[in-house]
Amino acid sequence: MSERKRRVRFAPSPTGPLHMGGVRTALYNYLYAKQAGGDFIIRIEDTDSQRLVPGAEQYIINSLKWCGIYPDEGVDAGGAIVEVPSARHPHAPYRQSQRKPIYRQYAEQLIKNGYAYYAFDSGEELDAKRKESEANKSTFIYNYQTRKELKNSLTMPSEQVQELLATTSNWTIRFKNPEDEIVTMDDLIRGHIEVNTNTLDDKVLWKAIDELPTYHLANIVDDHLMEITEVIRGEEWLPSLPLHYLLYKAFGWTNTQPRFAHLSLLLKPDGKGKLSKRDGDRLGFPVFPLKWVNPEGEISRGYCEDGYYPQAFINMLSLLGWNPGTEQELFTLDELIQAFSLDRVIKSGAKFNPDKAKWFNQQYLRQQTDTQLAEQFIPILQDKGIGIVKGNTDAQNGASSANIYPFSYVEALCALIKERAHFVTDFWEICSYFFIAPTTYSPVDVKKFYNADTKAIMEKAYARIQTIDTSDVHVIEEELTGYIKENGWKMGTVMNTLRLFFVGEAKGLGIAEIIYFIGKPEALRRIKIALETIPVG
RNA sequence: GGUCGGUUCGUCUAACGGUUAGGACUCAAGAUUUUCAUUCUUGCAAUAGGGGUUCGAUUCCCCUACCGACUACCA
Repeated sequence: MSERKRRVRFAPSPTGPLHMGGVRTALYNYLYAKQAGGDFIIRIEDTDSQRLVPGAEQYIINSLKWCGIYPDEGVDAGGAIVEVPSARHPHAPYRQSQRKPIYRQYAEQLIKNGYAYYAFDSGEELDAKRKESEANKSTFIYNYQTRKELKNSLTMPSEQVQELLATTSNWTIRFKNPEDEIVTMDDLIRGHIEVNTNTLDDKVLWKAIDELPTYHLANIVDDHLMEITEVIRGEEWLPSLPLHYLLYKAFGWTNTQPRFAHLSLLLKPDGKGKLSKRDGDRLGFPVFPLKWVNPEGEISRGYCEDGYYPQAFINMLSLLGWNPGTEQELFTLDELIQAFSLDRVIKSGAKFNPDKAKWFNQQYLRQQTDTQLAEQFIPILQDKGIGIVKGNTDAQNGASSANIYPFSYVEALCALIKERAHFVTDFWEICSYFFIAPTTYSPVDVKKFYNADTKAIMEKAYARIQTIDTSDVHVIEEELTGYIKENGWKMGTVMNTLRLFFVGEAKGLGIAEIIYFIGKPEALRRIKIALETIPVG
């Protein structure tokens, strides 16, 4: 069976947006499949009709697409779950709610062979049992001991069972757990695990409430039918692994049973417990790949909208619980496919670090070309009312009263500012003064740099700048520093006063660069306005 | 409570049973700089505790502590 083609699946439940932990699970599955030349399958586990959230299924597919994770099977070219079998998608439908007859048939097979039974206990009755046990400081387990005293097809006459099945709908199918057996399991990440069946519940396989299978039944049947070779899923499934082993055995599928790998959880950055949407809201970072608006209209931010590159997001996620064994930290998707190994997946939970996520994005931002950055920046500029014209006309000295700039101006600017940003969404904050003049001046910096002395210097500088050739940054640089030195002024004071005039505060790029970009007329205009409006303290 | 899993710098992590326990993020200091940022250099900082096994345990075993998951007709 080791000769079988590797087939793994990502099987989300459409009960809400895909969490970044879910993206990591999908990613590891994808990397594993692609490295082995196998298939990565999407299956929608929507057997909980009560918790189904409209739009969640499409959101999950869109999120994976944004991450660059494309399934081989289960989703068609248009990004929809496949419902009708075809050569490429032989196991359709890939939505469990549409596979109900299949599960029903297998559930009945289990009953026929004595591995499952009908149970008629109501939820209230079972709750009462659990409360009672709790009061006695013991745990109620629906198993070989207690099922003798409960209402089910093992304890009731078969005529009564048939009658109840025919006349009521309030029945479930439960797995009949064996008595006092040791289930020995092997996990690809955690190694050997043993559990005694006496600690296990007779889990419900078929629900009365919506007449659908539970996860356990549907999952095992589908993994078998879809010829899944490895199940890579979250740690929350580890406690049900014995049941799943027992189910494979009951069906007689142990020779093709998939191997299991249980991934640790993603933990919140501070404190304890698993990462939740609340942590993101509280600490100011997204937990979802894309923006999500829930049915109540509540909006959750996404990595995409926050300005993350999908490659950076994926790269960051890949290293949260896995490492290549080398000191390499930056990986393309293809490199991850090459390097990935289940052997090097970490057993313990990983606390998410938002700072490191930003760092990853910064690394990817620096890899972008100036042209790419300009293209990414332009929508933001347009949003701010800045017009962009394609082409290279009059690239420098481009500030115009109409607020229209050539593409080459933005491109050249990106080259200068990209070292200062983690996100393209930071750009406007960093360089808005290249497009619009300051309207206010930082009081702190005014106090620090603007007085009668510097006012006099600025008036002289105004005249001098008029004479400088501003078509070359180096010329501006030399002229300016030379002028300051020959007058015996302090470099920092003069430069920062100019910066205050040009930017509105004492920060920003080099003065020569600012003058070069905004152009001589605009530079002079800003000096003049500042001299006229800032009161001398 | 029970079952299962986990535990190396603040965080992510590396280390055939033999290393001054390494790297990255964060933070701090210094250098560079006309400011800010960048860059460079340096620094701070860890094997949960206790028993074994061994010439020698971060590494193997046991116990304790702590953390987490599960304990639904949810996945």
